[in-house]
Amino acid sequence: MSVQDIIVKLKEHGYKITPQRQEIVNVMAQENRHMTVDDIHGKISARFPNLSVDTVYRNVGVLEQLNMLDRTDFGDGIGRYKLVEDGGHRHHLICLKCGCSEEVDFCPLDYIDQQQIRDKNFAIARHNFEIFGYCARCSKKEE
Amino acid sequence: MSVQDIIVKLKEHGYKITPQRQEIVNVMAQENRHMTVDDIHGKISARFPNLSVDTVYRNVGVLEQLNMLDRTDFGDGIGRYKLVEDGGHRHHLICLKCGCSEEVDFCPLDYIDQQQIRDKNFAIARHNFEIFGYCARCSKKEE
DNA sequence: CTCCTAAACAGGAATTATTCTTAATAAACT
DNA sequence: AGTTTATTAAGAATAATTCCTGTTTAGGAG
Repeated sequence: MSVQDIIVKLKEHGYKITPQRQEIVNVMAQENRHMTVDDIHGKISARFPNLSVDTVYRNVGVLEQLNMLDRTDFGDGIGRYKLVEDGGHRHHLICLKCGCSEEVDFCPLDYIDQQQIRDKNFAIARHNFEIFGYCARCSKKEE
Repeated sequence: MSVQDIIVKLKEHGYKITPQRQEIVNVMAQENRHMTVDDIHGKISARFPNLSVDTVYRNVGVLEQLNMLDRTDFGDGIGRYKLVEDGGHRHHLICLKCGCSEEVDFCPLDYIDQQQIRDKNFAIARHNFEIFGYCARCSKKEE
């Protein structure tokens, strides 16, 4: 999803485009990896010294609600955010060391037996699927 | 995994069996659902008024390390724990309302194209796969 | 262009899950 | 029974996230 598309979608939903919001989207599009709120805030506050963390939280919240951003937990309870890719829903290989992520062209819901879920009368709302490990660069360093 | 098996495995790894540890395992086996530390602590402190939350954290930590317990995040950054089922690794349908969970007989790693991951030189350490939604009972209540 | 209003903001306080510290306790082995 | 070492309780410390309040501003209307 391009920065432009995101801005358009925000406007469509009645959100104002502030410099802070714009910059948060810019940085996330540029970095294109799972970032903590602190990561995002750090990147931006170099240039905008008084961006509040609350603003970052508020904005990732908005982006998440509009399905333009995924929240992931590496297992430590800290939220990590990444803009969704073009074409919607994707899953990722996530490096536990550097936090980089690569798309993987696979969604388990396409393979699971949907019937067994319907049989249980379970109404699916959403799902998580993340594969954690070490990317090529970081595995090298470990050796 | 039965309570007995868990106790044996703890002993094998040199952990002592204290009443607190025993009781935490009992409650989790009995409830058999994703519980927060607060849930667990609440259940037990009725009978053991001075169980500290730290003890609960410490013990779920131990159980997690020995792969006898899964930590899951419903999306709010709060850890939820559940003993793993007999036969090892499983995935779950998790009710966002009541926290109950049902096993689903499917692991995405059995279906994903492993070659594409090897090609990226990515070393898999672990993975998450959870399906969130509303169980039969809770969907009824929503209507 | 100027005015108006709702949304967004900064700053800091409050909240809350989790971890840490320390001294006391107790499991398990000899 | 005595010793060792892990474990515990209690509360303080830490840190992510949310809340509060007063101020600013984006974007539409006149």
